Amino acid sequence: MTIKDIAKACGVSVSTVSRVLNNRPDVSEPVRRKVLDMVEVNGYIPNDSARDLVRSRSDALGVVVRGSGNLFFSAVLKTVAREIDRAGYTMVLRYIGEDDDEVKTGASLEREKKLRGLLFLGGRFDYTPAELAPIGVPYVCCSYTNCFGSLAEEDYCSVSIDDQLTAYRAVERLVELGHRRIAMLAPSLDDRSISELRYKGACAALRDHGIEPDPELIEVTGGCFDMPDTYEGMCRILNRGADFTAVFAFSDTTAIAAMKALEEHGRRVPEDCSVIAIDGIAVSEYVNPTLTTMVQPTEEMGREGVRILLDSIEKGLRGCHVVLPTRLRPGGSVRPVSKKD
Amino acid sequence: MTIKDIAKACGVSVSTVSRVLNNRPDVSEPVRRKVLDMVEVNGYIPNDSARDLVRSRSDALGVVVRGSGNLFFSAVLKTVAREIDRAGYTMVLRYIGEDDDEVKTGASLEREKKLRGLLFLGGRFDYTPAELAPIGVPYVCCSYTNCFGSLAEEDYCSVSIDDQLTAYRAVERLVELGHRRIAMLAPSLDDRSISELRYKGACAALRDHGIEPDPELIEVTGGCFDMPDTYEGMCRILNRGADFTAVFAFSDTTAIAAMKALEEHGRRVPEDCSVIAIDGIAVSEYVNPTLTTMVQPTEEMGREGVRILLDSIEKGLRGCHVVLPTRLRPGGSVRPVSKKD
DNA sequence: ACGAAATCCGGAAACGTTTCCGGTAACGTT
DNA sequence: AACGTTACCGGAAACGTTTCCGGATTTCGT
Repeated sequence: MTIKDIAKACGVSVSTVSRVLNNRPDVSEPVRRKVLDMVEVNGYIPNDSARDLVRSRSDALGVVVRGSGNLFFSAVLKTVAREIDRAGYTMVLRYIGEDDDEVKTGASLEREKKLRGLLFLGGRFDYTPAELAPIGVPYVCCSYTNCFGSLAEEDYCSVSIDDQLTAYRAVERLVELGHRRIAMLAPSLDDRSISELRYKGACAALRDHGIEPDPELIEVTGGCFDMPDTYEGMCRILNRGADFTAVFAFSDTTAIAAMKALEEHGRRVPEDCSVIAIDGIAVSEYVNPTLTTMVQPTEEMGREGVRILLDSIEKGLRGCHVVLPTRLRPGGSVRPVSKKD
Repeated sequence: MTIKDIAKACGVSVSTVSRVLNNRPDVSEPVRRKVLDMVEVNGYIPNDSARDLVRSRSDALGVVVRGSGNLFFSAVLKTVAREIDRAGYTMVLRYIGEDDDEVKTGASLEREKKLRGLLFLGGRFDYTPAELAPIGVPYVCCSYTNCFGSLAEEDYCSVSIDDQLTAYRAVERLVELGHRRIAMLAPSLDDRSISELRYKGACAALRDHGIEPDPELIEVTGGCFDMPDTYEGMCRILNRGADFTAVFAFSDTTAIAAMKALEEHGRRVPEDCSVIAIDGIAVSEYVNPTLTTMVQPTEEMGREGVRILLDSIEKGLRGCHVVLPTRLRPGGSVRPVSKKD
């Protein structure tokens, strides 16, 4: 069942059928209807590869997900998938490891599959213009915006939260409640990643309230936001007998891991120690105690990411950067510092 | 940069280059090397659409994910993605809602994109041969095998756990520890889904130990395995003052939701009430108390699913059904029934 | 040394579209 | 009545591959 069969069945030419299918203007109403009918009854579906070949482009969008350990990205991915679908594009997905090069992956994917655009989810994305050059299609970085100056604003698009500000607010919240000795579990400190931004924000909040960050209270747990590593990190802080009344974890899942370590060391949350995090994944509303966390707008992030990508493709949008607001979701894991401390 | 350019640069014909690229035997070693070199230095990448067109097939595998609420599927999806990648295929992904028709989605996806195969993740998959007919390529159902007789074994492939047996074991474990009044939170009871299988298994375990399932202890929470609904269900059981010493939840996340309801009603886990579940997702090892659960082999499920699909495509494998073992992961949420009960 | 078989390679058709170009017919304008 | 415009449609090239077919060259057995 090809376009030729439809043409023959309608007694028109192949070009006419093609015109109808792509709703071009110059075809008469009766003919259009007839063709559409034939397509309908025969259940004809155009051959994508043939179209892609002649147009030398496809209708596929590439999504490269990195750091899949984080449940937050799974959530964003779902809305991304839905939006791509809704727009009539196809999604081709690739997960990469923490150490893989997302740009190289993206570029080769793009050339093989003739992708129309690329969406990077949860990557570090600290690349120079030269490294980005091989990518021949629009792309947007979801959940990360480059703040380190290696990229000009107009060179790429992004949708993210203000990681620094969000971390600032989280820590500020603890300080407001009287906490001054706050432990931190950071996947990394200075790799130009989201972690670094959050770390900076956290330190800024401390300093703005006259508290100097104490190295004894900081543990670097490895780049993956994963639970076992964070659990270990929390244990290290506890085992060296550090003095603290609160913990700031860089994600919900790592906060949950930290809480386990705390409880196992006899520190009840929140009675003996408060815990705050960033993410707002579903499960953190159900753990015990429920997690106090800075909620990222999952839905909007996926939707905006796709919207920007499509606008880049279809309307030539460039250098667009959307920063989404976060909000505090109070849970049971935070309380004012107790008198005795 | 097309195959023609490579041919010209090497002073050979287009067909020869094509032969080299598809490593056909009949090309001399020097020529082969020369072509390969040219491909390397020019960074030539063949045009997929052209190849797909002439072969009238692609290298894409479709993955249709349903019931994305369940974190377990997110985990499987990752290994599926990795395996597809490793085998040199491309993955096109579509999430569908709980009420959507996965077979229709799959079939249209297949025809548009000329997919080589389809993998259904977490679907209900209770279809008749007639409904399956539109699918023109091999497919495998991941995480579900049809036990209701509408499909012959040789009509499809699957990889799953023995849901009935796993639920049986979970409940049996509770019974062994003295529990006789066991509440159940079932997404659904009789829709030919995984839930029904687990429900049956649970009931069988009860009856085999001389316990008649008590409707007062059973709540149907809706098909989505989602946390708010399960939380509500647990509350309903609690609010009607039902008498029970343990809860069997059909998934880890729903168990976590149930635990929240229990705690909020002043029932401590596991002191006042044991909780057991099925899944074994990462986070359930970190919640408080850690969840006792029947672990599904995530890794194997993804790997086997893809392997079977590829064997179906490349070697004509048919009617293959792999049933993966589950194992009990003891946690802190279960303990023997206390004397006073 | 001769024919047959094997090896290697080029030509060309084919895959199913889109799109440019040109042609016909109807229509309105002067 | 002649001409320019417009609306509609068909023909054919082009997209970049794969693969069949057949020709040329080499190898081999006798």
